Amino acid sequence: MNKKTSLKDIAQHLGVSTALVSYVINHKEKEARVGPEMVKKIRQAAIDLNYQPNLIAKSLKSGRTKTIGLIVADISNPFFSMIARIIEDEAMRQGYVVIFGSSDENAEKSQNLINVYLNRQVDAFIIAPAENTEDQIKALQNAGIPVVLIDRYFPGVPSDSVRINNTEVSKKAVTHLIKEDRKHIALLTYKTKLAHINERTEGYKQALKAHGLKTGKKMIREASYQDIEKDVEKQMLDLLSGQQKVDAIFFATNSLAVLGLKVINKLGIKVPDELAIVSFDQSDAFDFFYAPLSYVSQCLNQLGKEALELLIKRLHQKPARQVHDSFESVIVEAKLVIRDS
Amino acid sequence: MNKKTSLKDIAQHLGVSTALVSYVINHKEKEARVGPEMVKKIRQAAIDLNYQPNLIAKSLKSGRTKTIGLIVADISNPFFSMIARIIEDEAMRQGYVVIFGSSDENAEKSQNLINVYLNRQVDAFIIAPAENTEDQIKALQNAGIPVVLIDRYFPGVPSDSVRINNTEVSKKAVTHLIKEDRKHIALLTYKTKLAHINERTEGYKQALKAHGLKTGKKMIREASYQDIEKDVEKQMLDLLSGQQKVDAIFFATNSLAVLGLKVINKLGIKVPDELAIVSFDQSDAFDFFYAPLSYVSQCLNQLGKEALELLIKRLHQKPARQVHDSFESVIVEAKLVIRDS
DNA sequence: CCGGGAAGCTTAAAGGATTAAGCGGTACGC
DNA sequence: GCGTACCGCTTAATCCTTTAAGCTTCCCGG
Repeated sequence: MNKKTSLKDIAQHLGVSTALVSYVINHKEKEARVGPEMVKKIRQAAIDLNYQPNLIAKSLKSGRTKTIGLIVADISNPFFSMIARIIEDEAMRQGYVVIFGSSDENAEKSQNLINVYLNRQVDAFIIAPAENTEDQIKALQNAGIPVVLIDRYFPGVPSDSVRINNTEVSKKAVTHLIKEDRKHIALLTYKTKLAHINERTEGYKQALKAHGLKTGKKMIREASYQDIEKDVEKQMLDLLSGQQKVDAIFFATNSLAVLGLKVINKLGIKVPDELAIVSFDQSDAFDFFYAPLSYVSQCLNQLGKEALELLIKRLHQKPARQVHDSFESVIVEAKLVIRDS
Repeated sequence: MNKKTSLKDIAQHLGVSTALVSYVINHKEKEARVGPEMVKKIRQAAIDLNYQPNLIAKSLKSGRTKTIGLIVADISNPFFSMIARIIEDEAMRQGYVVIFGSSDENAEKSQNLINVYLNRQVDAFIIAPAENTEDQIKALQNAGIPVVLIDRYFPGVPSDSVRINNTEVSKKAVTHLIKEDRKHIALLTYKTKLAHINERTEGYKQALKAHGLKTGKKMIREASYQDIEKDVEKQMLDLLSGQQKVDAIFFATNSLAVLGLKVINKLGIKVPDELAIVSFDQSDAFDFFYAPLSYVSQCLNQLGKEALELLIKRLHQKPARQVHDSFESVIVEAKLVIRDS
């Protein structure tokens, strides 16, 4: 009903100029040399009239919206929604608000989201970039807009990023399988150019190599994002058809593991007797598999917090940020959780 | 580097007034009687200079931000993140952007989020309200801000809402258990005043009553939100301690089911031989329990879409909205999925 | 030949906040 | 006695867009 009270209302109410009120509200009474009793009057009037600054107007003036754009592959994926949760909480605490969108691993959608958010003048981005979005990231950087990549990164594009030690922890996971006397370890991963996924393959290879095992081409299976369900089924059936011996599988993500497990169940294969399993990431499902799955645990909490922290740091130093070549990579250590599988 | 081009830039570039440019950009050349070749020139200049309207300034003028505030209990809960996903997609399509926050079932946090979002002038809210937030909803309504409640609602507060037929589908679920010859059916639910949860209890009771079974007080267990893990464990242990016979459990939410199942596993109770189980909501975990769980499936997709649709409807009719008593409740039918448990 | 209207544009205010610059007036130093 | 300094406040421009109102010019009908 009664519209919000503005600076002007306070000013009129007291018979002073809006400038004065603005100074007081923004705690600049010192710099602006406002008289002490005037400060009191204005403070009181602000309370009496229940003044709430109009952030839109503030944004128009300052060019900053205190809004962060979050772009992930799919916000409904628990992996990302956990991260989103943390980021939102932390951002809120810092006076920022988060708008989010899902790229579906699609460069075009990603660009679209970026455009919309840019139009809305978000101050900064946190992005889990999809394949082939290097240019989008570069463009943001060139425009001087802080971006922190999370979970993923592009080796060829220097940037701020927060991620985990994919290669090392994958190596550790596969080494664990080897120590359990598995000699025929397969890998199910995505067909992708994304480095964080390929590093997992790299870790897998390193582990095998270190123990003198061969990495058969047929043991590395890649499913493509589109039509993932069918492709996983196809790859798994082919892998387990008996053409080659397979006594362990390392899944590169939880989604792949969940789909893969369904196939394993359908085939009636016994875990861990016939087949040992380690997956990346967590899932409620892993706990209830008859042999609780061993997995690589990422501390999403820390991942989100570090990302926001780094971003805030950039936002604070942004004015002084001509130095283009001092990006920061925060590596959060993931750990292997060993259970029955 | 080169800042964005504004209306003014285009105007100067062509040597005309900004008003003219504004009319053309907003397709009001008819009303404003702008000459046809001028329209062309302006259109071309807008393209040449890559003009993107400043939404902040627009918002300041119009008072509308094309932003929707989404408040749920916990965005990292797959139930809500799925809904968030749908809402964001649909909102984007309609030119809206979504900012989100988690209330943690806490009225104070909820109020806090609402305040922040109000301050940012969101045009409307979609809220899965926490307990004791009736007044917050009422206040928004009184302020003339469209609100659609989702998943939950307050029987005492007339409002727009999108939800499911909790009572009926719960009754159906429990009836299913009864038909499977279970006579000692327990319920694990939350200790809460929230109607959507209590309706599930109501459905449970109705089913028992309809089949002449008693509803023992000890068979209805309530866990409280705070320290939920311990409380579920306590309730479950007490329930299954043997003091009363229990041959089936109906879980009122997936979170409760996941926690409950862990206890059941720890006790080594066999499902469905010793204990039949039906849960509300879906979870990856249910698929991998050795006896895939029967559950009540809510179509989150539809829930989200209907909510946004209703909201958009309100936004369009908002000006004419003095009629305070014509709220709409959309009930999405949930269905029972029967499997092995 | 003049009044009226329309065509085609400009002016200016509004929306709310920020902030450099300015303006009297008093006080102080030299 | 004059220049300077500071105090306490106001003015006005700015951010960008929207839109009612106004201003020319021209044409047409009476």
